[in-house]
Amino acid sequence: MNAATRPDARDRMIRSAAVLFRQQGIEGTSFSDVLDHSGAPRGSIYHHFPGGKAQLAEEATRYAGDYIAAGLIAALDDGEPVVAIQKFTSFWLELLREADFAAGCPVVAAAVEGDRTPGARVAAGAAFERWHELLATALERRGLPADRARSVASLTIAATEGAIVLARAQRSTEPLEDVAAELERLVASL
Amino acid sequence: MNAATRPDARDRMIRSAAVLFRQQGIEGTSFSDVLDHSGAPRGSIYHHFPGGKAQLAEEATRYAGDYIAAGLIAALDDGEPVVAIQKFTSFWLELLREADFAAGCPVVAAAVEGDRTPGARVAAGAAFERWHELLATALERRGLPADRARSVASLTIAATEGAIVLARAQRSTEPLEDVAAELERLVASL
DNA sequence: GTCTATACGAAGATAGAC
DNA sequence: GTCTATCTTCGTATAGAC
Repeated sequence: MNAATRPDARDRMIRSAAVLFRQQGIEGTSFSDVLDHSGAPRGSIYHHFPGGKAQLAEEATRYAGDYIAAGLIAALDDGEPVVAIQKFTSFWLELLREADFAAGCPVVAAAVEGDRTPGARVAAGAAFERWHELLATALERRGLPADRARSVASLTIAATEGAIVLARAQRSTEPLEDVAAELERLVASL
Repeated sequence: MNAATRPDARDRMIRSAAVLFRQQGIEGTSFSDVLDHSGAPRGSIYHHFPGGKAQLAEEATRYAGDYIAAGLIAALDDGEPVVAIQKFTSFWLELLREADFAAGCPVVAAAVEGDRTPGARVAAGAAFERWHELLATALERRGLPADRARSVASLTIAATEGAIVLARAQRSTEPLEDVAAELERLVASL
Protein backbone atom coordinates (compact mmCIF):
# COMPACT_ATOMS: atom_id res chain seq x y z
CA MET A 1 0.00 0.00 0.00
CA ASN A 2 1.59 3.22 -1.12
CA ALA A 3 0.82 6.84 -1.81
CA ALA A 4 -1.03 5.94 -4.97
CA THR A 5 -3.51 3.58 -3.36
CA ARG A 6 -4.03 5.34 -0.03
CA PRO A 7 -5.04 8.92 0.57
CA ASP A 8 -1.94 10.88 1.44
CA ALA A 9 -1.52 13.06 4.49
CA ARG A 10 -2.79 16.13 2.68
CA ASP A 11 -6.10 14.54 1.69
CA ARG A 12 -6.56 12.99 5.07
CA MET A 13 -6.09 16.35 6.73
CA ILE A 14 -8.68 17.98 4.49
CA ARG A 15 -11.18 15.24 5.18
CA SER A 16 -10.53 15.34 8.91
CA ALA A 17 -10.86 19.11 8.95
CA ALA A 18 -14.26 18.85 7.27
CA VAL A 19 -15.43 16.31 9.83
CA LEU A 20 -14.21 18.39 12.74
CA PHE A 21 -15.62 21.64 11.37
CA ARG A 22 -19.01 19.96 11.25
CA GLN A 23 -18.79 19.32 14.97
CA GLN A 24 -16.87 22.24 16.42
CA GLY A 25 -16.77 24.91 13.75
CA ILE A 26 -13.57 26.32 12.30
CA GLU A 27 -12.47 28.48 15.22
CA GLY A 28 -13.20 25.63 17.56
CA THR A 29 -10.89 23.28 15.70
CA SER A 30 -7.15 23.47 16.17
CA PHE A 31 -4.36 22.05 14.05
CA SER A 32 -3.71 19.59 16.85
CA ASP A 33 -7.28 18.35 16.55
CA VAL A 34 -6.80 17.83 12.83
CA LEU A 35 -3.49 16.04 13.32
CA ASP A 36 -4.91 13.76 16.00
CA HIS A 37 -7.93 12.90 13.86
CA SER A 38 -6.05 12.36 10.61
CA GLY A 39 -2.93 10.81 12.01
CA ALA A 40 -0.91 13.18 9.86
CA PRO A 41 2.52 14.23 11.09
CA ARG A 42 2.86 17.65 12.65
CA GLY A 43 5.83 18.54 10.52
CA SER A 44 3.83 18.46 7.33
CA ILE A 45 1.25 21.12 8.13
CA TYR A 46 3.01 24.03 6.54
CA HIS A 47 4.52 21.87 3.90
CA HIS A 48 1.09 20.99 2.56
CA PHE A 49 -0.69 24.17 3.56
CA PRO A 50 1.71 27.11 3.34
CA GLY A 51 -1.29 29.38 3.80
CA GLY A 52 -1.84 27.90 7.25
CA LYS A 53 -5.23 27.39 8.79
CA ALA A 54 -6.98 29.75 6.41
CA GLN A 55 -5.93 27.59 3.49
CA LEU A 56 -6.93 24.38 5.22
CA ALA A 57 -10.33 25.84 6.10
CA GLU A 58 -10.90 26.97 2.54
CA GLU A 59 -9.94 23.64 1.01
CA ALA A 60 -11.96 21.66 3.53
CA THR A 61 -15.02 23.80 2.81
CA ARG A 62 -14.58 23.36 -0.91
CA TYR A 63 -14.13 19.63 -0.45
CA ALA A 64 -17.32 19.38 1.59
CA GLY A 65 -19.24 21.48 -0.92
CA ASP A 66 -18.13 19.27 -3.79
CA TYR A 67 -18.98 16.15 -1.83
CA ILE A 68 -22.56 17.27 -1.25
CA ALA A 69 -22.88 18.46 -4.83
CA ALA A 70 -21.87 15.02 -6.06
CA GLY A 71 -24.56 13.51 -3.87
CA LEU A 72 -27.12 15.90 -5.29
CA ILE A 73 -26.12 15.07 -8.84
CA ALA A 74 -26.51 11.37 -8.12
CA ALA A 75 -29.88 11.95 -6.45
CA LEU A 76 -31.09 14.01 -9.38
CA ASP A 77 -30.18 11.27 -11.80
CA ASP A 78 -33.57 9.70 -11.30
CA GLY A 79 -35.10 12.74 -12.89
CA GLU A 80 -37.75 13.54 -10.30
CA PRO A 81 -36.78 16.52 -8.13
CA VAL A 82 -39.14 15.36 -5.37
CA VAL A 83 -37.17 12.18 -5.02
CA ALA A 84 -33.88 14.03 -4.99
CA ILE A 85 -35.12 16.37 -2.26
CA GLN A 86 -36.25 13.39 -0.20
CA LYS A 87 -32.81 11.87 -0.58
CA PHE A 88 -31.20 15.16 0.38
CA THR A 89 -33.18 15.55 3.62
CA SER A 90 -32.79 11.86 4.42
CA PHE A 91 -29.04 12.16 4.05
CA TRP A 92 -28.95 14.86 6.70
CA LEU A 93 -31.39 13.08 8.98
CA GLU A 94 -29.16 10.04 8.88
CA LEU A 95 -26.09 12.12 9.66
CA LEU A 96 -27.74 13.80 12.62
CA ARG A 97 -28.80 10.47 14.09
CA GLU A 98 -25.40 8.89 13.51
CA ALA A 99 -23.64 11.77 15.22
CA ASP A 100 -26.25 12.00 17.95
CA PHE A 101 -26.82 15.64 16.97
CA ALA A 102 -23.18 16.53 17.53
CA ALA A 103 -22.48 17.30 13.86
CA GLY A 104 -24.02 19.58 11.27
CA CYS A 105 -22.99 20.94 7.89
CA PRO A 106 -19.40 22.16 7.57
CA VAL A 107 -20.37 24.61 4.84
CA VAL A 108 -22.72 26.34 7.26
CA ALA A 109 -19.91 26.59 9.79
CA ALA A 110 -17.75 28.33 7.21
CA ALA A 111 -20.57 30.72 6.35
CA VAL A 112 -21.35 31.64 9.96
CA GLU A 113 -17.78 32.22 11.11
CA GLY A 114 -17.51 34.25 7.97
CA ASP A 115 -15.18 37.14 8.01
CA ARG A 116 -12.57 35.56 10.20
CA THR A 117 -11.79 33.12 7.38
CA PRO A 118 -12.77 34.96 4.21
CA GLY A 119 -11.58 32.23 1.89
CA ALA A 120 -13.77 29.65 3.58
CA ARG A 121 -16.74 31.99 3.49
CA VAL A 122 -16.33 32.49 -0.24
CA ALA A 123 -16.03 28.74 -0.75
CA ALA A 124 -19.23 28.29 1.25
CA GLY A 125 -21.03 30.77 -0.96
CA ALA A 126 -19.83 28.99 -4.07
CA ALA A 127 -21.01 25.63 -2.69
CA PHE A 128 -24.47 26.92 -1.89
CA GLU A 129 -24.70 28.47 -5.33
CA ARG A 130 -23.70 25.23 -6.99
CA TRP A 131 -26.32 23.23 -5.11
CA HIS A 132 -28.88 25.87 -5.94
CA GLU A 133 -28.02 25.73 -9.61
CA LEU A 134 -28.36 21.94 -9.67
CA LEU A 135 -31.77 21.97 -8.01
CA ALA A 136 -33.13 24.92 -9.96
CA THR A 137 -32.12 23.35 -13.25
CA ALA A 138 -33.83 20.10 -12.34
CA LEU A 139 -37.02 21.91 -11.34
CA GLU A 140 -37.00 23.91 -14.52
CA ARG A 141 -36.49 20.79 -16.57
CA ARG A 142 -39.60 19.44 -14.93
CA GLY A 143 -41.59 22.37 -16.30
CA LEU A 144 -41.39 25.10 -13.69
CA PRO A 145 -40.85 28.67 -14.88
CA ALA A 146 -37.22 29.70 -14.37
CA ASP A 147 -37.81 32.25 -11.61
CA ARG A 148 -40.11 29.97 -9.67
CA ALA A 149 -37.64 27.11 -10.03
CA ARG A 150 -34.97 29.32 -8.55
CA SER A 151 -37.01 30.41 -5.56
CA VAL A 152 -38.19 26.87 -4.78
CA ALA A 153 -34.58 25.71 -4.98
CA SER A 154 -33.60 28.47 -2.55
CA LEU A 155 -36.35 27.43 -0.18
CA THR A 156 -35.27 23.80 -0.31
CA ILE A 157 -31.63 24.43 0.50
CA ALA A 158 -32.27 27.15 3.07
CA ALA A 159 -34.95 25.17 4.87
CA THR A 160 -32.88 22.00 4.98
CA GLU A 161 -29.76 23.74 6.25
CA GLY A 162 -31.77 25.77 8.74
CA ALA A 163 -33.55 22.67 9.99
CA ILE A 164 -30.21 20.98 10.60
CA VAL A 165 -29.23 23.90 12.83
CA LEU A 166 -32.54 23.73 14.70
CA ALA A 167 -32.29 19.97 15.06
CA ARG A 168 -28.81 20.20 16.55
CA ALA A 169 -29.85 22.86 19.04
CA GLN A 170 -32.95 20.97 20.13
CA ARG A 171 -31.41 17.53 19.83
CA SER A 172 -34.45 16.42 17.91
CA THR A 173 -35.08 15.31 14.35
CA GLU A 174 -38.49 16.95 14.38
CA PRO A 175 -37.61 20.25 12.68
CA LEU A 176 -35.95 18.44 9.80
CA GLU A 177 -38.76 15.90 9.50
CA ASP A 178 -41.28 18.75 9.40
CA VAL A 179 -39.30 20.52 6.72
CA ALA A 180 -38.93 17.36 4.67
CA ALA A 181 -42.70 16.80 4.78
CA GLU A 182 -43.53 20.38 3.82
CA LEU A 183 -41.01 20.44 0.99
CA GLU A 184 -42.27 17.17 -0.37
CA ARG A 185 -45.85 18.39 -0.27
CA LEU A 186 -44.93 21.65 -1.95
CA VAL A 187 -42.77 20.25 -4.72
CA ALA A 188 -45.19 17.42 -5.46
CA SER A 189 -47.93 20.01 -5.98
CA LEU A 190 -46.02 22.03 -8.57
CA MET B 1 -27.76 59.32 35.32
CA ASN B 2 -27.15 56.37 37.59
CA ALA B 3 -27.31 52.61 37.67
CA ALA B 4 -31.08 52.66 37.76
CA THR B 5 -31.53 54.70 34.60
CA ARG B 6 -28.67 53.37 32.51
CA PRO B 7 -27.90 49.79 31.63
CA ASP B 8 -25.18 48.59 33.94
CA ALA B 9 -21.96 46.97 32.87
CA ARG B 10 -23.45 43.50 33.10
CA ASP B 11 -26.30 44.24 30.70
CA ARG B 12 -24.04 46.09 28.32
CA MET B 13 -21.70 43.13 28.20
CA ILE B 14 -24.52 40.72 27.40
CA ARG B 15 -25.82 42.95 24.64
CA SER B 16 -22.35 43.45 23.19
CA ALA B 17 -21.67 39.74 23.30
CA ALA B 18 -24.85 39.06 21.33
CA VAL B 19 -23.85 41.62 18.70
CA LEU B 20 -20.35 40.20 18.38
CA PHE B 21 -21.53 36.59 18.30
CA ARG B 22 -23.70 37.51 15.33
CA GLN B 23 -20.62 38.61 13.45
CA GLN B 24 -17.81 36.35 14.63
CA GLY B 25 -19.41 33.47 16.41
CA ILE B 26 -18.71 32.58 20.02
CA GLU B 27 -15.26 31.08 19.61
CA GLY B 28 -14.28 33.99 17.43
CA THR B 29 -15.18 36.52 20.09
CA SER B 30 -12.82 37.18 22.99
CA PHE B 31 -13.47 38.86 26.31
CA SER B 32 -11.35 41.75 25.09
CA ASP B 33 -13.70 42.17 22.14
CA VAL B 34 -16.67 42.29 24.48
CA LEU B 35 -14.96 44.78 26.79
CA ASP B 36 -13.95 47.05 23.93
CA HIS B 37 -17.43 46.98 22.45
CA SER B 38 -19.31 47.47 25.70
CA GLY B 39 -16.89 49.81 27.41
CA ALA B 40 -17.14 47.64 30.50
CA PRO B 41 -14.14 47.46 32.82
CA ARG B 42 -11.98 44.38 32.62
CA GLY B 43 -12.05 43.89 36.36
CA SER B 44 -15.74 43.16 36.38
CA ILE B 45 -15.79 40.15 34.09
CA TYR B 46 -15.57 37.47 36.71
CA HIS B 47 -17.48 39.59 39.17
CA HIS B 48 -20.54 39.56 36.95
CA PHE B 49 -19.92 36.23 35.27
CA PRO B 50 -18.25 33.85 37.70
CA GLY B 51 -18.88 31.08 35.19
CA GLY B 52 -16.60 32.83 32.71
CA LYS B 53 -17.16 32.83 29.01
CA ALA B 54 -19.54 29.88 29.09
CA GLN B 55 -21.90 31.83 31.29
CA LEU B 56 -21.66 34.97 29.19
CA ALA B 57 -22.34 32.96 26.03
CA GLU B 58 -25.37 31.32 27.58
CA GLU B 59 -26.86 34.55 28.84
CA ALA B 60 -26.21 36.37 25.57
CA THR B 61 -27.90 33.59 23.63
CA ARG B 62 -30.89 33.67 25.95
CA TYR B 63 -31.06 37.44 25.67
CA ALA B 64 -31.01 37.27 21.87
CA GLY B 65 -33.65 34.54 21.84
CA ASP B 66 -35.95 36.59 24.05
CA TYR B 67 -35.37 39.68 21.95
CA ILE B 68 -36.47 37.93 18.76
CA ALA B 69 -39.38 36.29 20.54
CA ALA B 70 -40.60 39.71 21.66
CA GLY B 71 -40.43 40.88 18.05
CA LEU B 72 -42.43 37.86 16.94
CA ILE B 73 -45.08 38.46 19.57
CA ALA B 74 -45.43 42.06 18.45
CA ALA B 75 -45.60 41.01 14.80
CA LEU B 76 -48.27 38.42 15.59
CA ASP B 77 -50.39 41.01 17.33
CA ASP B 78 -52.02 41.90 14.04
CA GLY B 79 -53.49 38.45 13.95
CA GLU B 80 -52.51 37.41 10.45
CA PRO B 81 -49.59 34.95 10.42
CA VAL B 82 -48.72 35.92 6.84
CA VAL B 83 -48.08 39.46 7.95
CA ALA B 84 -46.00 38.34 10.90
CA ILE B 85 -43.88 36.12 8.67
CA GLN B 86 -43.33 39.02 6.28
CA LYS B 87 -42.21 41.17 9.18
CA PHE B 88 -39.92 38.40 10.39
CA THR B 89 -38.14 37.98 7.04
CA SER B 90 -38.03 41.75 6.52
CA PHE B 91 -36.38 42.18 9.89
CA TRP B 92 -33.56 39.88 8.86
CA LEU B 93 -33.25 41.37 5.39
CA GLU B 94 -32.84 44.77 6.96
CA LEU B 95 -30.20 43.47 9.35
CA LEU B 96 -28.21 41.82 6.57
CA ARG B 97 -28.21 45.02 4.52
CA GLU B 98 -27.29 47.20 7.48
CA ALA B 99 -24.39 44.94 8.38
CA ASP B 100 -23.36 44.48 4.75
CA PHE B 101 -23.74 40.72 5.24
CA ALA B 102 -21.25 40.69 8.09
CA ALA B 103 -23.81 39.67 10.70
CA GLY B 104 -26.28 36.83 11.07
CA CYS B 105 -28.30 35.33 13.90
CA PRO B 106 -26.50 34.85 17.23
CA VAL B 107 -28.76 31.96 18.14
CA VAL B 108 -27.56 30.07 15.07
CA ALA B 109 -23.97 30.71 16.11
CA ALA B 110 -24.67 29.14 19.50
CA ALA B 111 -26.32 26.14 17.86
CA VAL B 112 -23.51 25.52 15.39
CA GLU B 113 -20.60 25.84 17.81
CA GLY B 114 -22.66 23.57 19.95
CA ASP B 115 -20.85 21.26 22.19
CA ARG B 116 -18.03 23.58 23.03
CA THR B 117 -20.48 25.75 24.94
CA PRO B 118 -23.26 23.38 26.02
CA GLY B 119 -25.18 26.01 27.95
CA ALA B 120 -25.39 28.26 24.93
CA ARG B 121 -26.49 25.37 22.75
CA VAL B 122 -29.32 24.53 25.13
CA ALA B 123 -30.36 28.18 25.25
CA ALA B 124 -30.40 28.19 21.44
CA GLY B 125 -32.66 25.16 21.40
CA ALA B 126 -35.02 26.79 23.88
CA ALA B 127 -35.15 29.96 21.76
CA PHE B 128 -36.00 28.07 18.58
CA GLU B 129 -38.66 26.13 20.41
CA ARG B 130 -40.22 29.30 21.78
CA TRP B 131 -40.37 30.93 18.33
CA HIS B 132 -41.83 27.74 16.93
CA GLU B 133 -44.50 27.65 19.59
CA LEU B 134 -45.50 31.25 18.92
CA LEU B 135 -45.83 30.70 15.19
CA ALA B 136 -47.54 27.34 15.43
CA THR B 137 -50.11 28.69 17.85
CA ALA B 138 -50.88 31.62 15.57
CA LEU B 139 -51.30 29.32 12.56
CA GLU B 140 -53.55 27.02 14.51
CA ARG B 141 -55.63 29.93 15.69
CA ARG B 142 -56.13 30.80 12.04
CA GLY B 143 -57.67 27.40 11.43
CA LEU B 144 -54.82 25.07 10.52
CA PRO B 145 -54.81 21.56 12.02
CA ALA B 146 -52.34 21.37 14.88
CA ASP B 147 -49.79 19.10 13.22
CA ARG B 148 -49.81 21.04 9.98
CA ALA B 149 -49.44 24.29 11.93
CA ARG B 150 -46.40 22.85 13.63
CA SER B 151 -44.70 21.71 10.45
CA VAL B 152 -45.38 25.00 8.64
CA ALA B 153 -43.95 26.84 11.63
CA SER B 154 -40.85 24.64 11.46
CA LEU B 155 -40.48 25.35 7.77
CA THR B 156 -40.78 29.08 8.34
CA ILE B 157 -38.13 29.32 11.03
CA ALA B 158 -35.75 26.83 9.43
CA ALA B 159 -36.00 28.41 5.99
CA THR B 160 -35.52 31.93 7.30
CA GLU B 161 -32.51 31.02 9.42
CA GLY B 162 -31.04 28.93 6.66
CA ALA B 163 -31.53 31.71 4.15
CA ILE B 164 -29.66 34.12 6.42
CA VAL B 165 -26.72 31.72 6.36
CA LEU B 166 -26.86 31.42 2.56
CA ALA B 167 -27.21 35.17 2.16
CA ARG B 168 -24.14 35.83 4.29
CA ALA B 169 -22.05 33.30 2.39
CA GLN B 170 -23.09 34.64 -1.00
CA ARG B 171 -23.28 38.27 0.07
CA SER B 172 -26.65 38.51 -1.59
CA THR B 173 -30.17 39.05 -0.33
CA GLU B 174 -31.54 36.76 -3.01
CA PRO B 175 -31.85 33.54 -0.97
CA LEU B 176 -33.78 35.32 1.75
CA GLU B 177 -35.97 37.15 -0.73
CA ASP B 178 -36.73 33.87 -2.46
CA VAL B 179 -37.62 32.24 0.84
CA ALA B 180 -39.80 35.17 1.88
CA ALA B 181 -41.72 34.95 -1.41
CA GLU B 182 -42.23 31.19 -1.18
CA LEU B 183 -43.29 31.31 2.46
CA GLU B 184 -45.75 34.11 1.75
CA ARG B 185 -47.23 32.20 -1.14
CA LEU B 186 -47.50 29.03 0.88
CA VAL B 187 -49.02 30.51 4.02
CA ALA B 188 -51.42 32.69 2.06
CA SER B 189 -52.74 29.56 0.34
CA LEU B 190 -53.52 27.70 3.56
C1' DG C 1 8.42 15.05 3.25
C1' DT C 2 8.74 14.61 7.98
C1' DC C 3 11.05 15.45 12.51
C1' DT C 4 11.85 18.21 17.02
C1' DA C 5 12.07 22.34 19.20
C1' DT C 6 10.62 26.75 19.91
C1' DA C 7 9.15 31.52 19.16
C1' DC C 8 5.29 34.44 19.62
C1' DG C 9 0.96 36.07 20.66
C1' DA C 10 -3.72 35.66 22.32
C1' DA C 11 -7.07 34.21 25.35
C1' DG C 12 -9.14 32.60 29.60
C1' DA C 13 -8.71 32.96 34.29
C1' DT C 14 -6.87 34.51 39.01
C1' DA C 15 -4.81 37.53 42.79
C1' DG C 16 -4.81 41.21 45.60
C1' DA C 17 -5.00 46.32 46.07
C1' DC C 18 -8.23 50.17 46.14
C1' DG D 1 -17.56 46.99 42.11
C1' DT D 2 -13.54 48.11 39.66
C1' DC D 3 -8.39 48.42 39.01
C1' DT D 4 -3.75 46.55 37.52
C1' DA D 5 -0.87 42.92 37.09
C1' DT D 6 0.06 38.36 36.19
C1' DC D 7 -0.28 33.27 35.57
C1' DT D 8 -1.17 29.55 32.56
C1' DT D 9 -2.59 27.36 28.69
C1' DC D 10 -3.04 26.88 24.06
C1' DG D 11 -2.78 27.81 19.23
C1' DT D 12 -0.51 29.41 15.14
C1' DA D 13 3.56 29.68 12.93
C1' DT D 14 8.71 29.27 12.12
C1' DA D 15 13.49 27.34 12.17
C1' DG D 16 16.57 24.09 11.11
C1' DA D 17 18.02 19.13 11.29
C1' DC D 18 17.29 14.62 9.15
